Amino acid sequence: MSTHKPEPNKPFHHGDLRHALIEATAELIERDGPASVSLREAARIAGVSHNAPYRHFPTREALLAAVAAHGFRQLRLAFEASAVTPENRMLALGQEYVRFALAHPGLFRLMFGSGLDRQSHPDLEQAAQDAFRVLQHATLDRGSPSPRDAALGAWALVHGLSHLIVDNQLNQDLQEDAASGRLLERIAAIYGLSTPREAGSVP
Amino acid sequence: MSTHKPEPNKPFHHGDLRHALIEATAELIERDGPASVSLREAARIAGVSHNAPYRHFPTREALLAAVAAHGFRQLRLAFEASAVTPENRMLALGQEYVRFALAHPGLFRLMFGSGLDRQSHPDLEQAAQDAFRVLQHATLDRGSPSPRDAALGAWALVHGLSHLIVDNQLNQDLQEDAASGRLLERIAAIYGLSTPREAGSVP
DNA sequence: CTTGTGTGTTGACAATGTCAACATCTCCTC
DNA sequence: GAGGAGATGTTGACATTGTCAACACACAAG
Repeated sequence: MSTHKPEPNKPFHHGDLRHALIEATAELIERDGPASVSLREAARIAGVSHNAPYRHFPTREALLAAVAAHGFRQLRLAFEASAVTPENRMLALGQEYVRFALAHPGLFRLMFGSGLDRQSHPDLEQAAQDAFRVLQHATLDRGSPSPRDAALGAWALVHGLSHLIVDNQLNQDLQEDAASGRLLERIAAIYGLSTPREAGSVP
Repeated sequence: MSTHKPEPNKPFHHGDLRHALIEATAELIERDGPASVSLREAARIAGVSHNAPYRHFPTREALLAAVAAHGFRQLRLAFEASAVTPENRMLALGQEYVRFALAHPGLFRLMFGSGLDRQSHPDLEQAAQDAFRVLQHATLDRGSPSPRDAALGAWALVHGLSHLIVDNQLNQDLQEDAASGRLLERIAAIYGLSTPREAGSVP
């Protein structure tokens, strides 16, 4: 079913090829990993010629950047939908982070991991910063003596856990605990992520 | 300068092509990132024909896996060279982790990040497990009530911080603090990584 | 010296990213 | 409406890449 169908009733213009390409690419990313994504196959899936994508993206990297940006927008929405009760906002956001990585491992690896140059893709940069701003807002206003470092530490922990999960570095039962959210709960309990009022005893 | 030089005094056999290829690949990885590494360019650098690598590695992925395995062995050596005084062993290992990521960002991304299939590269799997075993040994024997989760949390934090650094997700001054090791010190102080005796107040 | 096995080379093929030239559609202006 | 202009899609071409097959050279064992 990957052969080219003429489809005579299809108009010359695709309608929203840009969107279709992003969707096709996202699909390919989850199937084969970000590295194996090919412009031409995305075009095939979208039902256009191998060069049509160049009318919407100047380069392969630009297409990947667009997909990554879309991912960051999704992540931000997830953050905003979460973060309800102020007391365990931090934990909730962490759960959302891990849940996102588990649900879209390929996308997660594209967004981080694969060395996309943010400088040359302002849209991506913007989307990423928007997502992280939500995170920062929710984590900064705690009573910690050095809130910046505390927030960064929490971010690093959750970020690292997500990476470990995505890269299959955890054994089976840990993986399941991570998926259910229990693992992060336990870790948060140990290191005072959910109850950081006790944690500020610093030299 | 990419044309083939006859180089009459060079013998037919390279001597240790396998090693030379790994070295050339490591160089390319740091220069262009793991995704852009090409078998043929590695061969060019090593001064052999484009197909010579296939006598030592069945596939491109196998070469990358060999480089990654070498990276894990380096990391393990760094771990073992560190981890001196038992009290702040955990912090020292974390510093080593971050230092490694900073020193070889491309290699770090190859070892994690780029979805190398460990199942099909037993050498890589072995090297990775060996490195992590050192980490586990040093972090497990603490007085925490759930040492497994505590160790995992610490690992996740350091791993995440390394990723954030490698992916340039931190601004300039934070990056510098991370490079000097101060950042991790501060975070460890906040979350009780270096003094975990107080942190075990868990249901 | 012969011979065989490991190591390197040459040649070929399909797939890919990208450029250039051409075709067709859509819409704005008269 | 007519017509041209700019946007969108297509065809063709090229260099590069991973990989396979066939061949060539080297060195050690007999």
